[in-house]
Amino acid sequence: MIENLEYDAILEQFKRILRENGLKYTKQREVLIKTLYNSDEHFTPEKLYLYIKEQYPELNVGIATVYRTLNLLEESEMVTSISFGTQGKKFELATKPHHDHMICKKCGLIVEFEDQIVEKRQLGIAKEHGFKLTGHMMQLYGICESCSKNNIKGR
Amino acid sequence: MIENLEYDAILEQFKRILRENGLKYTKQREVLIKTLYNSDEHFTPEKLYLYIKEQYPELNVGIATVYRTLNLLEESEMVTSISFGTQGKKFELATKPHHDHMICKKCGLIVEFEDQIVEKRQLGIAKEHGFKLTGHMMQLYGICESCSKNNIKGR
DNA sequence: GTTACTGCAAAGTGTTTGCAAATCC
DNA sequence: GGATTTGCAAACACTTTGCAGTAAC
Repeated sequence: MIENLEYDAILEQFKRILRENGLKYTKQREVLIKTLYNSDEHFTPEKLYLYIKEQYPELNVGIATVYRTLNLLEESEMVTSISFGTQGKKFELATKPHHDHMICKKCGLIVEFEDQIVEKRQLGIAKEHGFKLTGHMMQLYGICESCSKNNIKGR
Repeated sequence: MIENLEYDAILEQFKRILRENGLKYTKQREVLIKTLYNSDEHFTPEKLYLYIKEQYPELNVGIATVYRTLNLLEESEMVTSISFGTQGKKFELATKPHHDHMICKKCGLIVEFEDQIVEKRQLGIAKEHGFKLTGHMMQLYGICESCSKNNIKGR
């Protein structure tokens, strides 16, 4: 299944895919995959573009390259994308362990969690429907402990 | 003619929301919610527009109206939307019984499911983090059986 | 009669593509 | 040196908005 590969291993895999397809290993591609690896964020293409532009100004990266690289990586199954509501598409490395979010509707607190029972069950559900599972998104909504206690009026 | 109480109830709710907000009940809005009710499909705005145009040519409906009505309905929580890949947003009536979605990343197929093990576990997870659960959303992403078989590279 | 709604077209978004110059192998 | 990749800008696809006429209340 999904292993948590070290960065070097991820990079090697990336280089291998490029080599096998007669593609080239460029600074832009290196920086993009490194950024995805080093961050826990789910990046939109726009955000990723702005971040790389700021961190590596000498590269003078273009947003078209970010889109092209993300699409390339997604086709190679090295990144996955998911959509959060209206916020558009977000990308993350396929090799990272997945986590879900629990969101407090009063104060906006976000708690990350990972649950083996749910993860396992998802595989079962997918199998029952003939799907090959590549990812998932689960968000729980509720009221956090703090907000429950101090029944403060929220937004 | 067979009476359909459920539809009448949905329509009443819709009319009530309109009334409460000083909005009007138009033929276009009527036809749109009726179409969503009568179909099991998840409609993209485009598809919904084409369908209504074909079924009710005398209305000469515009796509802007479809978008505006869907947004209105979503704000009123009468429809929900899910988005995936590059294929845009899909809408369905919110009054359908609770279910989650499994989405094929290649062809956009949406399969609905409901799973008691996951539902129960969610309550447990919330409790472990001191949350009082009020709702959730879960989407599984993968490759459907049909797309796995025809593993042809292409758009 | 007043107000909201509609279709149309134009304007916004976000994403992709064509091209000449730059970079990698 | 030859091929791919890049940034740029233009093109594209999807969604929203401004407007003047129309329909609902």
